Amino acid sequence: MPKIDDKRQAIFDATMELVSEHGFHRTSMSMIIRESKVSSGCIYHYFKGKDEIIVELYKDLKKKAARYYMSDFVPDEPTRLQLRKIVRNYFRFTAKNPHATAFKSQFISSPYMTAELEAETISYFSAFTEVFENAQRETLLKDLPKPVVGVFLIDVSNGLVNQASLGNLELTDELIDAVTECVWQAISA
Amino acid sequence: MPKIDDKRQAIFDATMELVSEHGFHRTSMSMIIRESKVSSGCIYHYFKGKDEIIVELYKDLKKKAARYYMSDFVPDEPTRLQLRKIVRNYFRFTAKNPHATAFKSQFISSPYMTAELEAETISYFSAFTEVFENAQRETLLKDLPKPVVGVFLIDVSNGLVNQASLGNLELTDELIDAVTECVWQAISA
Amino acid sequence: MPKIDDKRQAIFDATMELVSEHGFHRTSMSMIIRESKVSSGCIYHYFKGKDEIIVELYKDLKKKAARYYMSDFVPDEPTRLQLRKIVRNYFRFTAKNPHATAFKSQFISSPYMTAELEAETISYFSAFTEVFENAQRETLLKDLPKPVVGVFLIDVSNGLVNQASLGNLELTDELIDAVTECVWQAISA
Amino acid sequence: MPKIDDKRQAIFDATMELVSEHGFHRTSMSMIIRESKVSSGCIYHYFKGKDEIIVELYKDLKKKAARYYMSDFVPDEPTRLQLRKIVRNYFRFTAKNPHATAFKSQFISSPYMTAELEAETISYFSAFTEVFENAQRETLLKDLPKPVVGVFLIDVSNGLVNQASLGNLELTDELIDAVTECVWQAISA
DNA sequence: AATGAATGAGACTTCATTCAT
DNA sequence: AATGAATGAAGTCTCATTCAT
Repeated sequence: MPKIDDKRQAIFDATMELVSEHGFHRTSMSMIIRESKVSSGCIYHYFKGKDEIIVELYKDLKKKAARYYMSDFVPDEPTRLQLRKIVRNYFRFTAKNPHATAFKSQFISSPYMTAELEAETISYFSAFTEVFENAQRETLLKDLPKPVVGVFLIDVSNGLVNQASLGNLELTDELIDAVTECVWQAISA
Repeated sequence: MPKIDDKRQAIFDATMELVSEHGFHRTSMSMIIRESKVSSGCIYHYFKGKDEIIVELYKDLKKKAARYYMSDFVPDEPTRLQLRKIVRNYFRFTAKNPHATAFKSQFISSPYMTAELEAETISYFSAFTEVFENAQRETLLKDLPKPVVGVFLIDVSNGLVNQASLGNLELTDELIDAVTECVWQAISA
Repeated sequence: MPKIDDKRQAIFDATMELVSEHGFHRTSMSMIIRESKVSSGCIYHYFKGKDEIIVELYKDLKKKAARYYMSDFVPDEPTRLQLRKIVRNYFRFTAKNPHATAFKSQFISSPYMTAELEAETISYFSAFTEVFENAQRETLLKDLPKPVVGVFLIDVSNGLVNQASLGNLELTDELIDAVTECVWQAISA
Repeated sequence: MPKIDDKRQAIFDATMELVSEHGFHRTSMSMIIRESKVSSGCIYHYFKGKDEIIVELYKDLKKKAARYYMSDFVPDEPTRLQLRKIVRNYFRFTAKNPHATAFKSQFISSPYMTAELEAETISYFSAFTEVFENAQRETLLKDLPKPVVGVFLIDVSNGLVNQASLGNLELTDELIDAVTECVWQAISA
């Protein structure tokens, strides 16, 4: 991997960790600069400014997440199984990446999140979306608006990680599986 | 209502609206001052600083919410009914107060949220908590850690409002009832 | 003593102590108000503003000091003895009133000190001045400009108290007497 | 002299002049910024804040003074001569640098002055200290605590400059020599 | 005389960003 | 590409003082 990507990644890593710990407000460029070891002049070669770092980081995390969710996807499997795998992967990924999750859950509820951005990131999940459409066609899922299903996946898992980071919850594999089951009951027909 | 509470409330209203629209970062004291029509010097008679405004506003919203959730509570009713009412009230309140919800969902996923604060605000919900404990004793609810049940209420409803404010969803009463039903299936035994 | 003077004195006491501990900068009206227990509105009945408090306090301290220096003055004593008494009283007063001294030494080296003010305060010391003039006439003192003699009294004793308050020196009666002797040698013919 | 020292010096010069004229209170950062022609952001690259500027300036002046006092020091000369030179140099330096002196005398009687700082600055005067110790061993000086000797030098000379700046005194070379002689009589055995 | 909430100018400092090197 | 000193607008907050009660 060439140097250019190393720096991009260093900036992303620093930002993710800092925002996760201090929030968007209280995460300053100078903190990102210090943490990522990229000089203040240089950081502007990679990104137009602070907002661009944050938005690009969000997209990057989404892309990586999408890849992970589909990692054990088998095209010809029954939709039901495909769906369960995705749900389980979603919860696992979230639980295993608390900094990323903290960043994402702040991002989602912030004004950085726009309808256009949502539209763009949803395109990373095309395979994913297809499975859901199959599921709805096969009436495996309740007839709910798609964003509602998203909420049951995204916000529930983010909320779980928030609770874990507050020390209210231990995120064992068993718990993840139990919650996966609850969500499945919530959305399945 | 005396003048002193008017100012506190004006500050709260301005902050809630501004944070809901612009996020914590990008909501400056000067914006709050302009919007609330409380002078810059005076605002510091009411609150020690920006952080205190935000934290106190969160607590205030929580208190008002708690009152609302229990508004149609009937002591001798079956737990099952009590519970359904609370869940429905939760979703209704969230849906009817989008600024408050946007503020709260940003707050929850931000570093303002701490374990101590959570402990403090949970005390506003003591009646509420009792119903849940009854429900668990009567095995109306799955045997899940309490914070998980909280996530299904809080984060799902917040997420729904986020989606609505992005224009992806219309929060009709029917939809609220449908989601209430989904959540009920997720958490009920 | 009527109430009006109680408040004036409370304001003076608070100011003297606060300035002595925190300096002019860092001694705010709100600190004086808190410490003196005189309300913010009321304090402006007694003094036009912060500067007036400080200048009037300086004059007040000077008056009290002058009274003390002359406390054991005996008109017909030889000038030499009169002079020694004054010098000794000066050092004693300074040593026994460290807050007042800290205030005065800050005041003297600050821009609050003006030539007009000096002229005004010197008038409190007329008896005092007369002794010095006698002393010079009788050639008990070196032929030095009067302000130089003042420096040997005022600045040396202030400096001593500064050193004591820094913990570099213990101001025993013996030391005071020894320094009095040194000063006497410096200025006597 | 590289640029970096130019700015530091410009900040020091502006601060010294402004404090000397307006006192610590009433010397604002914006005045220092205006006078030194260093931008508001930049000044914080050189110093952590206002207090650091003031304390560092004091140390800087002390270092320069120490160098000056020892400028005509001759190792093998009799202690008596060495001492007279130092005393004379002290008075000359003070008299020739009224802004520095005004700054220093405000600093010394302010709460900026601490025992730790005194300990640090005294180390600049090690050669100086040695001469005094020799003098005491050779009984050229009275057996006084060292800080008392310091007071006769420092506070007397500062006081003289204060009087001069109030217009009460003209600091001619003759007067400086006369006062040097008085101080010598005060402290010599 | 007395109160203390209210004022708004101005304090110190941090910020995202630029630019000469 | 890279550096980090420099910028100045904007940030939060404190200040001395006023004024309605």
